[in-house]
Amino acid sequence: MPKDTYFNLAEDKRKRVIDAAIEEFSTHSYHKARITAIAENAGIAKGSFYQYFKDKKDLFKHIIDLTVDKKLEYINQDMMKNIKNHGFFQLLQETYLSGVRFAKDNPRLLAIGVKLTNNKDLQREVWGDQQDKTLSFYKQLLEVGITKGELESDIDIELVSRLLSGLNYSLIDIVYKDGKIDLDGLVNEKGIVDKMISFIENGIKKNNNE
Amino acid sequence: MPKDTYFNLAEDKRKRVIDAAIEEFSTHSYHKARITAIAENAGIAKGSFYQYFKDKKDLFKHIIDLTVDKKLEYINQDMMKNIKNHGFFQLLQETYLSGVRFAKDNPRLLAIGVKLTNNKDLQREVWGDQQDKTLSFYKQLLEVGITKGELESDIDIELVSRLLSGLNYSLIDIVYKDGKIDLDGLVNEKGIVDKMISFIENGIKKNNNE
Amino acid sequence: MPKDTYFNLAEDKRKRVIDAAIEEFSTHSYHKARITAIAENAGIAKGSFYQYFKDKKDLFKHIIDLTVDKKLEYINQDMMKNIKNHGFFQLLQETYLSGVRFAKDNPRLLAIGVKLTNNKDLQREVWGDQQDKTLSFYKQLLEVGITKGELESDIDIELVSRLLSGLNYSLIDIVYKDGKIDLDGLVNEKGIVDKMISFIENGIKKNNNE
Amino acid sequence: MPKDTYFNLAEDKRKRVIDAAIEEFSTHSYHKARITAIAENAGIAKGSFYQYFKDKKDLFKHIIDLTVDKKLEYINQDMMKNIKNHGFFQLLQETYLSGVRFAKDNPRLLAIGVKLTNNKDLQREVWGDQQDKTLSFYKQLLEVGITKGELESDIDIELVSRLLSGLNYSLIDIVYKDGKIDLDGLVNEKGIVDKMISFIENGIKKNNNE
DNA sequence: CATGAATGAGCCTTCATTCAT
DNA sequence: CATGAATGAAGGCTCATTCAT
Repeated sequence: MPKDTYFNLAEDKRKRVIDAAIEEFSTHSYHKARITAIAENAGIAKGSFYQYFKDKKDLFKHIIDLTVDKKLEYINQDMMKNIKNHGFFQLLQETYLSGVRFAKDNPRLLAIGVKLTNNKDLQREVWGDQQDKTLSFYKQLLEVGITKGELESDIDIELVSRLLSGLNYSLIDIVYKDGKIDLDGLVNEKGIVDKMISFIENGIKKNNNE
Repeated sequence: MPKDTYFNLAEDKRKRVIDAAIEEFSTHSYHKARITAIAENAGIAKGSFYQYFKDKKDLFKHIIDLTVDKKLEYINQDMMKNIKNHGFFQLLQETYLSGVRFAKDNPRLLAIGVKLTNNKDLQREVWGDQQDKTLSFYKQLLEVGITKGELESDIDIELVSRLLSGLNYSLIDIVYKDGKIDLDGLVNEKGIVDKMISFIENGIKKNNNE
Repeated sequence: MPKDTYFNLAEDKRKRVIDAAIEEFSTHSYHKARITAIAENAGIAKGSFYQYFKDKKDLFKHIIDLTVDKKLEYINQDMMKNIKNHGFFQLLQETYLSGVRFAKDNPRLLAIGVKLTNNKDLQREVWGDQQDKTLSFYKQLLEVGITKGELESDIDIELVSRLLSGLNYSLIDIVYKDGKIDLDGLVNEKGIVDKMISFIENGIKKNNNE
Repeated sequence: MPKDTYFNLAEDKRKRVIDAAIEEFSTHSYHKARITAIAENAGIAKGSFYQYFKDKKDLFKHIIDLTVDKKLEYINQDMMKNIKNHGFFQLLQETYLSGVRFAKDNPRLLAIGVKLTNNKDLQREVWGDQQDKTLSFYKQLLEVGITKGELESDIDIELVSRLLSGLNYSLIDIVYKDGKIDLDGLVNEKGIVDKMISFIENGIKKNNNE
């Protein structure tokens, strides 16, 4: 949690600090990221940095918080608040699409998130149980889907929720590479998402009855 | 490539070095891994380390090579050499199962591999184009499956190959956490793999015809 | 080029750093010179050193720059700017004398300069083409001398310029040894320089016409 | 002084060691020269090196001894043994020419000698009073020359002997650069030496009586 | 005598953090 | 609240020399 001095800062300066931090953390691992560089790029004194944040981790956590906030903005809140009024695959599609939109608009935040994924220790310190929340969300979706008769009733919710979460990662990975759009041979994001949904709906086995 | 001195080393000492290295690299990122710690844990002088390896990267590459060799031992070579004689889902199941077995037996090597995934620069230096090879493998599997009429002919091979690769990662991630078995609520590996194969075959949508 | 922090340093501290550096570089080759020793003798932390200079070479270049500046102070600028108004041997004498005065006042800088002479690679990095400038200076002097009829017109300018430059080194070498005055059996600098000039003017062959 | 084991070595192996040492010392400063490299290039074990020589310095001194021996081979012994039967300038020319011939035939030994010149501490340890011997030689030459009436009787022998020695260095420096012949614009060695002798005989002042 | 593995002191450099002004 | 100089722990790496076989 940043210090009070940070929140009392002029909007402009606070933005410069955040911008510099995002730039540094998105291009370097947590440990290789240098607060010296951040201070320089933000145009503040190195000492000032420690007036705003307790230490490097304090800043990083703050950046992650901002990232989570930003991510939430991309989720269709109306839809999510009324899960029961929508079909399972519609909700899943919207979930995936919101992730793609976020990634497209915030490539640097995406890069930071991906890096965090690869550092379990840090993730535990910073995220706590965020991952569990994500899984819970998918589980909830699945349960409703089953209840409404949209999904096979004998699926393993624990497993499938993890697969859906994993597929979301894959999707992001496919659509964006190193912060750059990468749609070689893939029509467009919407098309990809649709195909993924279809994959999840029906699998890939040839249905001989057709 | 380690120096000759390394290969001339007594079996016992070489093992200690490798063990210490695997321990260090599996618990620290490449950059945070300390050769000082490796030397200490292996019971050799720091200077000796540099008689065996050119530098830190030389050792790391060697560990990766060992990992790749180990991984190959888990793949059913007979089956893979006669792809056309087996069904697509059978091959996929075997592929996934071999990964699970490797992970179960070599949790530390798995951890190193996962870390490498998160460091694209290092990966490029060490792996070259191994990732592409993996994708090519899945593509080949898919093509044969379509030809043989096992799979829907209109699937997007490029996309699905990436999904299958991603699901493999998810699988490993589900079964093992931080090098520790994690089968809470999940019957067993075989069961999980079977369920995943089923997921990929048929999807999760309720088939009302049944 | 030292960093800004260096130039912002208190006069006193900057002097201590430079003094320690000159002491170290004048008594050790560039590669044997230890920045650890310099930091210790300057009474600063090793880390502080790197706040002032990028690296060892940065410091060394700075010392060389200071040496060049100091050397220039000893040259009679009025005389050199009006080469044509003075006799060749008068100019040569002044050139040699300025070198002697510099060496006498700055024996440690002299030692550094001599060491640099022996490390061609370093010299190239630090000096660029300074050596050529020195030769050009002597050549210019010789050409003017010939034009004015003071010198034999058939001398090999290329060769003689190198000899004059070499004699200058010899002179410095004679007058100062390891930073200590060494006038054993030699009256005084002025006397030596006069004798050298005479040597260059007339040679040492007995003139039987006299 | 090398150990007895060294002198008992097979001619061939001893030669390989010396060759490797000369190669290393001629291309690196004494401190940067690596005995590891010497052992490798000589095709001997590093441990063997220490069976032949006490340490690095022991080897270096030996190389210098060999260099001095080699240098002596180039001096016209007959002429030097009968100094009194030859003219001063004839002897000086021969002295200089022998130096040029040595340099031409042994560029690597020359390089080692030049490096040694730049390391006074090492020079003292290795050469002891060799430099004094050189100066004594020139002094003797000068004294005989004066006695025989060839030279001006009022020259400062101490000074001139050093100048003649210095000019010899200049000559070598002019003729050979970095172990490579460098006669740009200079007719040939003999021509240069003749011009230098002329320079020493008559100086460069225009003689108006001519 | 040959061998080559083992050693460890020591070097340069980096960087998060502190602290006096 | 701003500043930026000061700090020092720590890391990777080099190499002459020793020593057991």
